[in-house]
Amino acid sequence: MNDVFQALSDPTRRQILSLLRDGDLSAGQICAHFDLARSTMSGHFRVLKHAHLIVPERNGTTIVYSLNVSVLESVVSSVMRMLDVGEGKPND
Amino acid sequence: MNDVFQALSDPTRRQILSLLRDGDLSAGQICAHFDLARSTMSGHFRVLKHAHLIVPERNGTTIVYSLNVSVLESVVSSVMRMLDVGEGKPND
DNA sequence: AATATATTTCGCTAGTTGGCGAAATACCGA
DNA sequence: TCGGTATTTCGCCAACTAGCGAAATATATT
Repeated sequence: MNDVFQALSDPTRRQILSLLRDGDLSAGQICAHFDLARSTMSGHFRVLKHAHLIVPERNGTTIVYSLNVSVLESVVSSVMRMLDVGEGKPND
Repeated sequence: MNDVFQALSDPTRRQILSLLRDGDLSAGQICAHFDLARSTMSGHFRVLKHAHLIVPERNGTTIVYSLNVSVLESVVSSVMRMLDVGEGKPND
């Protein structure tokens, strides 16, 4: 859960997740949305993968990333637990 | 919103928010829950205040912190927007 | 095997962060 | 005004982070 919040603390990474919300994208397609070096973007992918927020899948020479919805759901639970009483799921 | 996610990225700060969920506490009372120097804790308070996640109020010589629920609610909205479709409020 | 394309890994640098103790500030009571 | 308690601010340091370009890796095509 700590790695997840850490991953969410960077605006570029949050924007990557927002892009992925509308459908899977290859690394290159994601890079096209940002004015950053590919190596820099790859670093962001690494952080997001480590937090299990995105999942890679090879498709020939390209790697397609997809959003892992369940981890984001647990973020919502976690913040809701700071707010009021939880809404069921026993995590964090 | 960026400062908010940044503030949430540290486990000590998230724990402070959780403590405050059960009621307001003075800076000293919060410090008592952690094995960190007061100056270090004060730094965490500063980050949380800057993100408007906590609100200070002087009470004589002590400062009582309370949780700002609305900011946490907007975090939930923000993450939900990455997940599915939003649930109304137009923020982020 | 050689080339081309997509992506990641490898130093490197500049800036940020979290930790500390010591000093400064703010308020109260004698 | 002096002392005491609560909290913050001020250097300082070690560790981490985001950025880059160049080199390495992986896969497909010819």
